[in-house]
Amino acid sequence: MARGECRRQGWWHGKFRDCGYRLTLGREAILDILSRSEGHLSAEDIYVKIHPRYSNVGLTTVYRTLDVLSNLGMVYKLDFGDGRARYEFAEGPKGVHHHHHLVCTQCNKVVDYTDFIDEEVELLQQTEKGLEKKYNFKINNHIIQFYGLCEKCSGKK
Amino acid sequence: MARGECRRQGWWHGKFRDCGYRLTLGREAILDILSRSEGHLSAEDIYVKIHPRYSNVGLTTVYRTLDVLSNLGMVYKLDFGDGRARYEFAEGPKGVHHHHHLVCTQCNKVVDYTDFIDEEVELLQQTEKGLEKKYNFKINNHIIQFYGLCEKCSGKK
DNA sequence: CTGTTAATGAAAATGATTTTCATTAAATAG
DNA sequence: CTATTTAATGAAAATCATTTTCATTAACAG
Repeated sequence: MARGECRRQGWWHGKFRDCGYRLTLGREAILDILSRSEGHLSAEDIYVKIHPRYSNVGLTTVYRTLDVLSNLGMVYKLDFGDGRARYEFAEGPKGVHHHHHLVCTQCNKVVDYTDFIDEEVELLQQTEKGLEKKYNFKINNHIIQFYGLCEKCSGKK
Repeated sequence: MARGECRRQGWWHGKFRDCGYRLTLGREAILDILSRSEGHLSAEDIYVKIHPRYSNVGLTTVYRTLDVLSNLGMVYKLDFGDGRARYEFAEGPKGVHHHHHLVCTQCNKVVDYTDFIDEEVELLQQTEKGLEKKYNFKINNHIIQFYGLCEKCSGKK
């Protein structure tokens, strides 16, 4: 089998192995769900989605795997203020659209927006550079989120 | 007593009353601590600070009061990813410096920075306006946070 | 195939926050 | 000022997401 041909195993196997992690059925399943779902899954969401097919994968493993993935930078751990963490696949090899979030504080609806992203990212990069220098930080990540009321909840007032 | 002379009661009494809340000793104490402390207190931090003088104010009341203040917009509820909420006095009548946060993911140190704030705020306002229109949201708030390793933790690698 | 050790599941533990409920005390009417 | 109404409170119990413990299983190197 020529290089780059191991399609059936998913592109992440390499990265995973390189970091000294074993490839298990549970991890495979979790990565698979995450890579195929559109964002914002909680640990339990993932557990529920996986369970029918992989009934032997427990919630504990989901939490542990998400922690690993988050540390590897393959997954973003998000907080929308509803008391449970949400997880979002970071980027596939194809380069997934970068986006930020707009959260309704009433019904917890979340909008992924890409509008203005270019300007935001540009400013962020500058700011990042400045902060790194001034405060001697090695910055790995950032969040921008807007909070408010969505159309529905705003009307209910 | 002439209008505007009730200094001893703190400037927030008006706002508080207007919203139909009663003025209690506990709330007074919590507001007082918050307004005089430099940011990032957890509910328990506040409870501990208050306890010596107001030993009859319980942790439950601290949580309840923070919730009220947060809804009134007098306090920001922050999440730095360490599993407990932090609270920060929003703005006194004098207009407190607006700032954002830089968080060390290792030791949880938080830097309040005001550098680049003007550019950030300007961009944010534009973005906000655009998002409100496009997604029909009424935006009340935003967060920007950078995550990384502080000088110390970066060295420990 | 076999041994080493990371990964796992189930159950228990943790810990921040919330709820319950009987009691207390602000605000307000008299 | 006193009585009345009802929001606010404390203590203890409940909740609930996440983590830990520990005995068992299974990746993978040799």
